[in-house]
Amino acid sequence: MKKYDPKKIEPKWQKHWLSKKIFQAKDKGEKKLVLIEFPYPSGAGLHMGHMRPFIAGDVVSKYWKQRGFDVMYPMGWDAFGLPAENYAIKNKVHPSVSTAQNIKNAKKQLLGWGTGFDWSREINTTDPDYYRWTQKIFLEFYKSGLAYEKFGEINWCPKDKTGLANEEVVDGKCERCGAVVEKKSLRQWYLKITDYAEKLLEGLKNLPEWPEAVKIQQDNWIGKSEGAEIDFFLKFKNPEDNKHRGPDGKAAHIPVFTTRADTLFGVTYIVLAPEHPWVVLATDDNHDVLENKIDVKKYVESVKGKTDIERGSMDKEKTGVEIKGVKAINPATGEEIPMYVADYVLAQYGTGAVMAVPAHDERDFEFAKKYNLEIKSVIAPRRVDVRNPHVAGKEIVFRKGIIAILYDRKNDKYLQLKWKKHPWTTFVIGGIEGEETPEEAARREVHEEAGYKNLKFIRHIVGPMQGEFYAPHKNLNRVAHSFAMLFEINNEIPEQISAEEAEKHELHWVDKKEVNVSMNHAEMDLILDRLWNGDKAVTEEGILVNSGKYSGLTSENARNKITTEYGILKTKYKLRDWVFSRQRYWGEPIPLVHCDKCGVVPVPEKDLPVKLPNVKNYEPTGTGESPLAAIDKWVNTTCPTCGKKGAKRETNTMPQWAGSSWYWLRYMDPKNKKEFSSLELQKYWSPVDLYFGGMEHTTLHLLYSRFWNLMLYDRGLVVVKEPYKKRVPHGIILGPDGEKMSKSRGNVVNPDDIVKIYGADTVRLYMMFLGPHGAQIAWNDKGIVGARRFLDRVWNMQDFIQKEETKEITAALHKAIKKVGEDIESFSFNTAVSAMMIFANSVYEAKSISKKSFAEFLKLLAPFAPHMTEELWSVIKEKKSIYQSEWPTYDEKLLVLEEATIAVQVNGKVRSEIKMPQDSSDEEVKRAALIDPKVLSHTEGKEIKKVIVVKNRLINIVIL
RNA sequence: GCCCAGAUGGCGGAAUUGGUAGACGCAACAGACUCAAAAUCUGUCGGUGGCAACAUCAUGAGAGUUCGAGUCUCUCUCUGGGCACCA
Repeated sequence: MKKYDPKKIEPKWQKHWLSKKIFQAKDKGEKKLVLIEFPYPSGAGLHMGHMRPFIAGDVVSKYWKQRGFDVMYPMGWDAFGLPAENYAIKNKVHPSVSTAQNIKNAKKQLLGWGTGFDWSREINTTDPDYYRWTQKIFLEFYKSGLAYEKFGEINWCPKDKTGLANEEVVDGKCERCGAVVEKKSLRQWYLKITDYAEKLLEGLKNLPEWPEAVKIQQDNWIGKSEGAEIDFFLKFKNPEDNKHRGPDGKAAHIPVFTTRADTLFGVTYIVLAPEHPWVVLATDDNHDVLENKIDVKKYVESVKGKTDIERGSMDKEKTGVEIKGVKAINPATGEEIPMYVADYVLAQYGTGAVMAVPAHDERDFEFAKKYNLEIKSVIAPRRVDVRNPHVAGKEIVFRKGIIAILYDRKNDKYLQLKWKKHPWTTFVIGGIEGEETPEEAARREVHEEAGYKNLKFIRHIVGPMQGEFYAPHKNLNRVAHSFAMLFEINNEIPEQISAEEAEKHELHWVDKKEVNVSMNHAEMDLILDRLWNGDKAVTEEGILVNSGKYSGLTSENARNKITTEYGILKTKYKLRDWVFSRQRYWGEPIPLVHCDKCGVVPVPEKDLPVKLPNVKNYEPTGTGESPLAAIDKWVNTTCPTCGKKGAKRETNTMPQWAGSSWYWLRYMDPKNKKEFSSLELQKYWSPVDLYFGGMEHTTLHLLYSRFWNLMLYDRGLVVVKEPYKKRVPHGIILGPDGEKMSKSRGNVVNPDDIVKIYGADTVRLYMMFLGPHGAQIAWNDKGIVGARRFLDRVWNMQDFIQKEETKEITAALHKAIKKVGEDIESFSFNTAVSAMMIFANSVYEAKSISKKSFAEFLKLLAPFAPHMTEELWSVIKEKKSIYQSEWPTYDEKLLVLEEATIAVQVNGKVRSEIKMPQDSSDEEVKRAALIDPKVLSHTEGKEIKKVIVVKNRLINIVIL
């Protein structure tokens, strides 16, 4: 027997599989399409982060092939992108040349890993034969009215010198290069993904095999919320200005969007975004309706051009300016309320204007505090005393009350009352009588109960709150609205309190940390939070107060009624339209022509592809123009419609994400010259059965490609609504230091270096053994020798081949067949590997295995270690490829041993073990367990209360 | 701040979904082989006490449900990921 030498056998089988087309899909039979996100062919080659998911996909594909499916595991190149272009600028090599070189290298790597990709379907997004279809699909968007041109402020990466989509901005920085994203006003092409917001959301519900985390993340990104759009009419100081009517016949008004229409009576001002059209209009040269037009204008200017980071962070103090000379009318109360312009309101969301409810919205609260605006509570948070709830049938009596918190600054203590007849500790509490204000009532109660007269009012704590409880001493159900306030005493010597009051409770001055302990109020959470942390908005829902006829309703109930009475129901999404043009060279040209006479004209399909011109200079201009704009020969063309000369090509290119938004469809029909993918082949291959990919693409590629697919589906060009049946995210591989692998950190591990030392099979096996597929794992090569040792042992198993084998080996094999199959199906590759190790260990112990069993075991190992298993397969004189053999089956009967080992517990603690025939009855097990000496030592002289038997596993004897 | 995921030996990680915690691998230690080393093979390997049988503690912390909890419930701490003035 030769020694196991991966260097010799691996290249041999790699060539063999390629030449015999072992892994080419046949377009017939029962299909499985396994997709892995195709890589960008960078100059540095493929790294560990690629290898692990690629191998995972390879394992599943090979396994399915052995199960007899027509498996397609395709590969291609997402080759447009900035690195190639930047490299070109630096080294004066055309991007297509360096890309071709990189692809060649990457492909060599993949082959060296023993992967079974179907190379007959290889695609490359930068190939004109591919991107002609990307351009054609863009034109489908254009024809559906889903691609439009707009001048507006967009995200701009100053380093990459190009516009960015919303999805490409992470924490205010460029997703690719990390530069702080700026704002720039540019002419851009957009794709109307917002038209598909609802469909994209709906589609998620029909993807049972997607991980919840992925669906939730997309759901949040789309950000649907339902609310009311309510008009606030304006009243100008100058009566003449109030006479104007808009095109809709209505007087001047500002529509606002809110999800909390129930708080309408608490609106004390409204706020417009600086970019709001009304603000733009009111401050332009043709209008003069404001008293402080210059101030407003100045503020708007100061905000303009700020990055999201400068403008956005929540910890930044809010700024704004009142718009003077005009008031808004609260439609519910009729009150005239001030108008502000402030950049905490986003122009892009809702209507770009909000109704401010400082009492019930944290942001409005913060702003109102700063500018001294009215804060009006209209929602009473509801607190039901669960230990003392309403008793059915008893009268419900309403009252208003106060909670007065007295603070003694000198001694740093708070006053609490200990009730003598009830197990209560409270602050000073009492009712509000007649026309009293809460503060007056509080002062009166404090005087009566504690004798203090000269209180200093510090602040409102919280209120009203609605407490609901049963009052046993009065035999009635209470609904109490209470107001909590903080007072200080000033070295005052309290007056003697009445005997009657003294009879009720004792007074105690206590430290901050002693406050509360047994307060009989469900509202304490709110009171203490505000007392220690300061005043805040009450954002939770509750019962309406101070809201006219709606007072007393629940928030939910009132919201529906107020929405219908004062506004209209509206649905809004956080999702924004996709900024689709880029000001760079190395991308798909957008196939449109601008003609003076005809406007924007699509390039006719017969003229596609619009090829990228071959030029010497790719430098981005940084002005917002693509480098293509400088190439007159390419830009100037004739109008496809009127034939007139002097028409100009669109010079922007498409983003990175274009080519990958439909690539799986091309794999199905890669050579088609007439269509991007025939419906016939799509019907066979769609949907993608399994899609491996990174979490980081959840709101980028994964969302974009669902959008493209839905559009194509609506136009009858694609056969399924959702392209990917099952999505499997993989964890990223970190460097040995537990940090993300990156050149700058110097912790990048090159997979090919490891392959050179141990062989591809060992690395494949180890990558799968390293940990669960979904987890992010730090690479360490300490354990890799274990994988190699295992393969050596398998190789040496040839020595143990004999005519006969023991029953135990047969049982162990069948156990492994079951486990490995199930684990591959559930992507638990690490435990599949361990199951094979366990089997190998038992063969080593028995030192014998039949040739048949050895062959079966090789099949199990084949998806993980293709070269070695193929080699051993040929050594034992099998003629066809191991992948043309059938996956082994197991016999359920052989899995079960004759004897079951049953754990015996006493009171849940394992005390002994007994061996019983399989499926012994509960009675038999009980009898055997109770006479076990170890058990007896625990049960002797004790009464047995209960016995629980779990078949073939365990018995628990419960004693007193 | 909100949403999602997670926390198990010296390390990577298992645990039939509520039923013997620590499978499998790495590292470590001991032994065999060897002149010796490497490789290989055979054992030991969570903590504490004990020669041992065994006892006892132990799955981020604390409570709870249960005959029985790594697994379920609640509270908290920490780590990773996503979103973040979205009204």
